[in-house]
Amino acid sequence: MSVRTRFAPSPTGYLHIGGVRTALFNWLFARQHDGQFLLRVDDTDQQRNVESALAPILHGFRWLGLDWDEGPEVGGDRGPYYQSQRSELYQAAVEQLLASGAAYRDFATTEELQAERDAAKEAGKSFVYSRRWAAETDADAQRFAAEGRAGVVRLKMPREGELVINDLIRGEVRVAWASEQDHVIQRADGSCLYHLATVVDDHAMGITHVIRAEEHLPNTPRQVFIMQSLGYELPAFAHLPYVAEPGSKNKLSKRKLDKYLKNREFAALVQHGESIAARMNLTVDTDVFNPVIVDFYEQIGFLPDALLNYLLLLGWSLDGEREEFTREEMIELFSLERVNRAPASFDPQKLLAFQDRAMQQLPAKQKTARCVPYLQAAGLVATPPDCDTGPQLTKILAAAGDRVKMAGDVLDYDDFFRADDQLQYDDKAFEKRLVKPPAAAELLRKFAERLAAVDPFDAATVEAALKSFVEAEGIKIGDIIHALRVATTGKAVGFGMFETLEILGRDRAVNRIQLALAKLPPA
RNA sequence: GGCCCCGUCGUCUAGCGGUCUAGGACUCCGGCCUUUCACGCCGGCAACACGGGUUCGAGUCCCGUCGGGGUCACCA
Repeated sequence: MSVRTRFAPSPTGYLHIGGVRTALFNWLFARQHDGQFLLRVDDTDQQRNVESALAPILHGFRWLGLDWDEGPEVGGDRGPYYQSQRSELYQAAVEQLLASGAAYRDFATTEELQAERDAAKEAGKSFVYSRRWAAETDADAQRFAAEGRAGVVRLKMPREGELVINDLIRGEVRVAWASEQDHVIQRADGSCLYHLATVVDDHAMGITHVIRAEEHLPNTPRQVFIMQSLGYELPAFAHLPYVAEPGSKNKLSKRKLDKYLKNREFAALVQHGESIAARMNLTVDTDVFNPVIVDFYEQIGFLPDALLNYLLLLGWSLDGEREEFTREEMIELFSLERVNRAPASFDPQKLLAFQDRAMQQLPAKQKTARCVPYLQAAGLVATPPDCDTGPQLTKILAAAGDRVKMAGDVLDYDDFFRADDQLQYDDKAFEKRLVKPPAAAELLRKFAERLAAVDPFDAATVEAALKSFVEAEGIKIGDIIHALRVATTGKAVGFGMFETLEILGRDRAVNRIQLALAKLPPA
């Protein structure tokens, strides 16, 4: 039998990083076994705008390259893949459960139930529903209904014995049936609840391995009860630990951004992202522009493979030594047996390290292609790009090397794409390197003259020219190079000065020096 | 509080009774390189929660304690 796994997001409007890891493990497991990975939309609850709330999630999956064999937009022969469109199946299951006595109609009001709960608490005992308002017969049901009561359908859970779950990650988990409640599976309005729906769908869709986050572990007994009552074969279960907050063991949550911002590394990541967004004149929706949400990484130019590689290691390891895996290697080497049982904290720094490494290994051509859209978004490059943009950018990226850690970082080199008279100067650097040193202006003026005669105008020749200039003037290289950098790029930092000048070209370099000198206050 | 899960450096982890004076990675701290920044290189700090067993021998097995977390809906 072919392996079939699924990821069942509810349409929330964003893709959570923890969810992606769960999806990744499901995907890897399915791919490794030449099985199918499906996406199913768990929208049994509310939903208007399911489409718009689902779009970002599907977009995230596509960006990451986690393809699904069946599900929204791709179809499949076990559809529909939206739970809101599968009510008849649930209804049939409810009726079967009712008929076999595994479920009953219950007419208790919320208040009555609460009273029982309170009483149990008062008595220091755990709550066990009396089933007082359970309708054993149709006549009972009619009588209750006549009283104006609304009926729901509850599971008639066993109250003796225990359930043993053989979890692929956790091993044997034993739960006493007595600790379970008679969970509601169908509301008074006829709509069905998640537990019923997920079980019915997993069965109907032929899911063989339920790989999900551990917060579902406590839900498993009731689901197993439904499966058994319906005569379904049980799938294999694998409960993954959840992804925890940076530096804590609490579950990572989208809503606690403010709290995470107090974490230095996390805050640094956010700021880095914000600075990139700002340079693209992008007004960010702080609700989504958040390292807990996958979209964040796409926006600032992360490599999907780097994110995936990091996430893979968050809870799984091959041997404790090897950390880099290509997609193919992940598929080949992944195993549920080696998934850790304890929750793992999300570490922005380590994620960055993976991204950094992946970016360094990215072929120049691809790097260029990934950076172009950022320059376009910032209005620095035309759409489509002029024909000299590509070669120019490739040179810049080669010179920048590993300074460009994510595609959005290319905006650090915006000065190459601005007209000379549009250069923006870092005020502090301008002051420190050009205004303050008494000799700076004169040195720059003299060197500009030398520069105008350099031929060929390449890094090596420019370097030789500067070295001989420095020698002739009897100064240290540091006495002029900083001023030169600020004058030609407007910035205090950047990659190699000689590469910078070569890329700029003679005319622009000289022109920029003149413009900077002109901005200087009269001596 | 009930039920369940978990517990090796700050973080991610290796370790499946002896090869562990506990290994790797990220971070951090020194040093080197150097025109700034980044990279790189060299070196360093840093952990088996605790207590009992079992055993010739325990990070590794068992029990307990403590600690952390998840979950207890007519949410998913």
